[in-house]
Amino acid sequence: MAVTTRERVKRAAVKLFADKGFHGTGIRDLAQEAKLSSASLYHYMGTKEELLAEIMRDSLGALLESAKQAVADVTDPRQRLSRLVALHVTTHARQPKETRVVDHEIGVLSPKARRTVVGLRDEYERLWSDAIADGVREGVFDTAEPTITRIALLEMCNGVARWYSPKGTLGLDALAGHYVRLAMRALGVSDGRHAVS
Amino acid sequence: MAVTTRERVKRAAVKLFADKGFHGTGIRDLAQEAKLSSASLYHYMGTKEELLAEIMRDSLGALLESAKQAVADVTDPRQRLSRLVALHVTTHARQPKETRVVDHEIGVLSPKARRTVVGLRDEYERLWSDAIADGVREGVFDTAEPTITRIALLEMCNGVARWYSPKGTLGLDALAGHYVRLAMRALGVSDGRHAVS
Amino acid sequence: MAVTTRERVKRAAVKLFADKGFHGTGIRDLAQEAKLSSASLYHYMGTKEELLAEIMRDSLGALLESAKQAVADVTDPRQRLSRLVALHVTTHARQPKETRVVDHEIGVLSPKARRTVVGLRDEYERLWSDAIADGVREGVFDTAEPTITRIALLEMCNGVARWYSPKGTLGLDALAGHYVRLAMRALGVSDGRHAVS
Amino acid sequence: MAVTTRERVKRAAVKLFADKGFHGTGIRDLAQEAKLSSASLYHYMGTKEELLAEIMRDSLGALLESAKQAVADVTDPRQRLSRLVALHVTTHARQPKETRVVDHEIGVLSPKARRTVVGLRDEYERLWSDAIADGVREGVFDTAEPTITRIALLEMCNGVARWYSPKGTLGLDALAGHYVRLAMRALGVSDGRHAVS
DNA sequence: GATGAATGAGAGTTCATTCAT
DNA sequence: TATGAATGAACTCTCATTCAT
Repeated sequence: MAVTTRERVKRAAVKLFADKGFHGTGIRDLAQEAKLSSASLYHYMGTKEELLAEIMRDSLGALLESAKQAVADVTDPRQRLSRLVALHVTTHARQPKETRVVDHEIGVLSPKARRTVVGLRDEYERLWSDAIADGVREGVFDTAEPTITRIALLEMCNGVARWYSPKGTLGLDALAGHYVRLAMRALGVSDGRHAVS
Repeated sequence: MAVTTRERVKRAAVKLFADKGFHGTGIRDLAQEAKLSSASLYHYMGTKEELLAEIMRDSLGALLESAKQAVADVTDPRQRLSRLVALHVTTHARQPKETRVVDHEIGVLSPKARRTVVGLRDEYERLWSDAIADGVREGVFDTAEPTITRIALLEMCNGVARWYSPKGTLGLDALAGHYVRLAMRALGVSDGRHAVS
Repeated sequence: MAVTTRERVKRAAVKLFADKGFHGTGIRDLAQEAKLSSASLYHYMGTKEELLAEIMRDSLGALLESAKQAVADVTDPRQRLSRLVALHVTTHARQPKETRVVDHEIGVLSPKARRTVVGLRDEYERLWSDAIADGVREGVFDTAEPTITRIALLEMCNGVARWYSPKGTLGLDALAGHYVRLAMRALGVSDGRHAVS
Repeated sequence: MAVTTRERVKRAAVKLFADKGFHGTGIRDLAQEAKLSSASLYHYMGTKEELLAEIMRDSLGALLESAKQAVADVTDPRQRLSRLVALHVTTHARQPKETRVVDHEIGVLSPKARRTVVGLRDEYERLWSDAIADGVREGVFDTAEPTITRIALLEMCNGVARWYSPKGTLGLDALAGHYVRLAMRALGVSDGRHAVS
């Protein structure tokens, strides 16, 4: 199935924004990577910043949808958080460039675009907050600072995008399993009491 | 005690590089922040990139020295790692801008400068690796993937620089304590068996 | 009666060239105004500059023809000049955009196209010159500098295209009458001695 | 006396804006004319549009001041208008480029800058309106449409900037005298009753 | 007849850096 | 020590125009 030029432009942008940063990436770099002239780029995008915003919305939006589905109808907070961790980690491992862009370049966006992206991020993080809060209320999680713990776990998982390589010995499942275990332990859950599925 | 102009330039750079990124910060921004003309800046720095490299070396170098001292003569791996976590967290909480620059802008450096900075970082992370490895060998830590665990914990702690505010209710000690507990749990150490000092 | 696409393009050009100037008008502006894609435009025009030249030739050519007819077989120089003034003023009032383009954008044309347009303009102005010269010779006009006077009167009349609105209280006939009177007076003709028809 | 670089930039702009129009003049043209690199231009100006606005304000402002002085303490409306015409004509003859820029490029300005320039122009034209209105009231001027007459006379005089050359046979005084006579006649004043001084 | 795609050239503007004073 | 002046290179983005479909 053919890839549209528009898609090629986006992928080029994701790659370069992730590797060199938004401000470190020039329009000509983008054009070269997408195999287009710099003038032609503008048939497929608005401004460079709009392109960035779109990439972020796409990436975060997709993660949010997957996360919602992953926790729908799951009642056990341990299972809910485990699934969120697993999804987060595998997403960051599979799409490290997209996620790095989302994590690093929010500050570049105009106030308006930023609001949208931050809105998506907040909605996503609320799934984590809810799972943790429910777990604490039900007594299956043990943490004195649920908010900080959530942030700490999120940052811990974000890191995957910066180092994981599919060429290494560790498969995606093993990777996700490891992070789930770390998270559960951090919340005071004994090993073996938090199967994902 | 007077602050040298040179120091003022560095602080300006740290602030702006942290807030807007290296590529997002112009020489004129720097000059304005340091209350100098852009030409005068060059009396106190080499190129913009050299300034960045220096900031990174300073920051990482100081952290490395502190870390070495913190673990010198400490034999218990739990105590060593706890101290490393506490130091890391408090450093990131106290100097969020410096640490953010170190964490985000390594890719900007020229190969030569990068080598130095990466060298420092590796030396620092080795303190963590050693503590974890020792703990595993001695049976006080439980983790199937020591390397990944180290990275995960480091990333978790790095995050502090992105959100901690001294104006909040949480003091530095409590903050550090919380992260130490998360780390110990992640390594399978039961609460209460890892006092820092 | 249907308007050809070609005519629509010209009208769009006249409007935009008059309002924003030739250089201030982009091909895309033109396309939007003519409700065509910018590529389609080129089915109905040569280059942008050729379009401008054509507009000018059309407008000036029509004025020249009307002027020739208006003074044909009229012997009294006062009547001839009066008719020229009236025609000039009503034309500028009715087609302010065309005339503004002609008056403002001559400098944009290539030498070749300019020569043609300037030729038309010269031929037109010669009708004025002749009428004034004849009037002076016959002693019905009084002016020490016929050439300057001609230019002054022409400029005076050109201005109509910049301010006249048909929505105001002044009708076209009254407008023309007023300018005829100004011109006649400037040439030393007493009021009432210069009926147009 | 040396001419400042800033002044050189302005003169270059006046020349090119007058000859090729604002949109027809590139920053690189400007730089070449001012014998500067295009980057250096920006030490002496804000944006290209701000440069235009400044030129217009300077030119119109100077004309307005001169005009105010010219009519101060003059009671006879004929004399006042004669002086205004003479000043206007000599100014347009001496500084044809400045005045052409003012007359042609107002539409290019941003709303804010336009407001200022139009304000100056209105204030200037009011001097004409007042003189004409006073003359009509006192019975020394005869015109059915004072407003239109004013506009017509202004446009007539503006034209001078488009054709007058100091190299021709006509001196400035004779030029001004001729236009004053045309204006007076247009207002129904018999020759010889309107000495300028 | 109509247009999406494409582009080299150029637009205005800012970049990091140097240097004479 | 301090800076105004200067610039080549680069920036993001738009230009008028062509062409395959």
